[in-house]
Amino acid sequence: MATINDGAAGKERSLNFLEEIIENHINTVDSRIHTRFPPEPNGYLHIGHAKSICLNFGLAKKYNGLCNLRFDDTNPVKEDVEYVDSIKEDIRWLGFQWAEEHYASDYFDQLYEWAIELIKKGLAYVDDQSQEEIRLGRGTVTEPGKESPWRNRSVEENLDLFARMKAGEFADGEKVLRAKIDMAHPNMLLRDPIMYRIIHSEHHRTGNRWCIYPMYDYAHGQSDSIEHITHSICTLEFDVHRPLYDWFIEKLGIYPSHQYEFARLNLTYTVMSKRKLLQLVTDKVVSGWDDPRMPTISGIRRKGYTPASIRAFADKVGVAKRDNVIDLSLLEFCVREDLNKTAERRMAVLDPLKVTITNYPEGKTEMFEAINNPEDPSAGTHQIPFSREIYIDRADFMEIPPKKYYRLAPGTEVRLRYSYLIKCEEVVKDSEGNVTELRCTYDPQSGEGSSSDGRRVKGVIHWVSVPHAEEAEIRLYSNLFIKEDPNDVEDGKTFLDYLNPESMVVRTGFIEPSLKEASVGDKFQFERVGYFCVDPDSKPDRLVFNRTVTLKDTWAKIADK
RNA sequence: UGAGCCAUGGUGUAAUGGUAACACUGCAGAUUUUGGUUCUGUCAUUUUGGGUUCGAAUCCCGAUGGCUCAACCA
Repeated sequence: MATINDGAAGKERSLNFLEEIIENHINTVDSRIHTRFPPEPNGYLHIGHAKSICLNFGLAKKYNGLCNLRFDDTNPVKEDVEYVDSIKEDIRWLGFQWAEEHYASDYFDQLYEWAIELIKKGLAYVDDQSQEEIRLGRGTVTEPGKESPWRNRSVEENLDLFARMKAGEFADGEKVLRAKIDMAHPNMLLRDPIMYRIIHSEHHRTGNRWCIYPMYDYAHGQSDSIEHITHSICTLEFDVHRPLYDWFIEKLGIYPSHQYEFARLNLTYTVMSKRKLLQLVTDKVVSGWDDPRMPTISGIRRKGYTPASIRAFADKVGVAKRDNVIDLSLLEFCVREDLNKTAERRMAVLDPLKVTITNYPEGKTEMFEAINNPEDPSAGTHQIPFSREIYIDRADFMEIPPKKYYRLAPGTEVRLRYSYLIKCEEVVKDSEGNVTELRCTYDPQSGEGSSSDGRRVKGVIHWVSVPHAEEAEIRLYSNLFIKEDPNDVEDGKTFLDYLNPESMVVRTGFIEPSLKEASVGDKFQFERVGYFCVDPDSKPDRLVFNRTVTLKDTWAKIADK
C-alpha cells in the first residue's frame, strides 16, 4: 500500500556544483571527505571569507568529513600572529570547529626535500637573473617568454647552489629556484614559475631558521596533499593555478588532492579587497578593522550581526562559477529574520520631543507590562514606568500631517505603546518657531488596551518617561558608500570619492530604564525603529548602542512619494 | 588582440533532453497596541545566430559580452 510522506521530511534541495563533485567522488573514488580553510595570516577576515568558511566547513559536515584550518604562512614579511588569533576567533564565532590546525611553515622541511627531488629529476633549477630580467623573460600574455641562460645548469651545480641559498650565502633577490616547465606555455603560470625566493626576514613561527621561503604555488598543493585534503576549494582567480597545482603533485607522485574554484562573494555598496579595506583603516575613514561599517567579520559582529544570520546568508547566496554581486538587502533580510525571533523588544527615543500629559497627576508613576518578544512568549515580560512627562520621537509628530499619517498631530489621538491614548491639545514653540514641547491629555480609561467608548486609534508610538529615562549614545550606521558599485570609478576618481558622509550618525537618545542592565553585545529591537546592540565603547553610566539594521519601514516609502 | 573561466527576472540560485522554479527586492491587499512580524496576491527571466532532436535553458559550432592571468604576494 502506498503511503503518504509525513511532510516533515526536509525539502529536497538541489545540489550545488561542489556537492555534485563530492557526491561523485564518494560514489566512485572514496567516501572520505576532507576540506580545509587556508587563510594567509596577513589581515582580517571579511564576509567573503565567511562564505568560504561556511562552504568548506559546511561541506565537510554534510558529508561526514573533516575540515582543517591551515595558515598559508609562506611570506614572513607580511604575516603576524595577531592575524592568526583574530582569524581563529572569527571562525569560532561563526560556529565552526576545525579538525586539525596546521601551518604551511610546518612543512618547510618536507617542501625543501621535495625541491631537491625535483632538482635531481631535472625539473628545477637555480636562476641568477635579477627580478627585472625574470619579469622581462617571462614574455606577455600574447608573446612567449625566453629561456633563462641559467636554465640548463647541471644537477650538481643546482644542488650546490640551492643548498647555499638555504645556508644564507646569498642576499635577497640574488637567486631563485624555478621549476623547469615551458617558457612558451600559453598559461603564464607555467613559464618556469618561481618555487623559492630568498628573504632574510624573521618568520612569526620559524624565526630565523629559514632564509628561503616557498612561493604559494609551490606550497599550497603539497600542503593539501600532506593533509590528504580531498577537495581543495578556492576562488575563481586561482583557476589558472590549477595546472601548476597538479604538476607539482604529479611530478612528486604524492597524494592527489584536487582543486575546485567558485565565484567569490561581492556585495553592493561594499568594497572587499584587502588593499581597499586597509586604506579605509589607515586613512582613518573608519575607526579600525572592527568598525561596524566594515565588511570584516569583526566589524559585522560589532555591528550586531549574529553568526546564525551570516550562515543563513552564505546558504542563501548559493555557490556557482559566475561572477555575482549580491544585494545588501539579502544580508539585511537574514539578520532581521534572526533578530526578529531572538531579540527582546525595548523602547528608546532617538530624537526626543518632550510631551506633558496635562491631566495626569504630578509626581505619580505607574508601571505597565510590556511583552519582551511577541515571537517568543517564553521570553516573558518586563515593566515600564509611565509619568506625567514623556519623550516621543520628533518623527512621530507633524504640525501639518500629510495624508495617511497616523501619528500625532494637533488635535489627533494616538496610542502610547503598552499605555494610554493621548491627544495633542497644544504645540509649544520657541522664539524661532521650533516645536519644543507638546501638551496632551490622556484618556484614563484607555490603559487596558481599549478606550472608554471603544473608539479605535490606528497610530501607536513609542515613548520613554522623562524622570526614568537613561541617556545613551546611539550610533546610526548606514552604507559606507553611496554608489552601488564603489569599485566602478569614473576617470580621475577613486573609491573614496563615493563615501557616504552619513554612514555614521551619532545621536544622544533616551532609553527605558530596564536597558540600564544591558551588557556589551546584548541585542534588542527598539520598537518601531530597528535592531541595536551594546557597543564595547559603553561605560556603566552611559551605554553606547549600534544600529545593526533598521526595521522595514513601509511608511518611509509612502512618505517619499 | 594568446589562454582559461563564465553567460537564466532588478539581484542571486535551481531546473541534469520533456510545463522555466525558489529566495531577496519591487508593487498591491489582509491581519496587527511595532507603518514590525505573519499571510495572500502580483510584476518580471533563458545574450545572440545556426545545428542535432518529436522536443533544447540544457548537447554541438560560431558570434557577442563579462571576468581572470604578464609579484621573487596569496
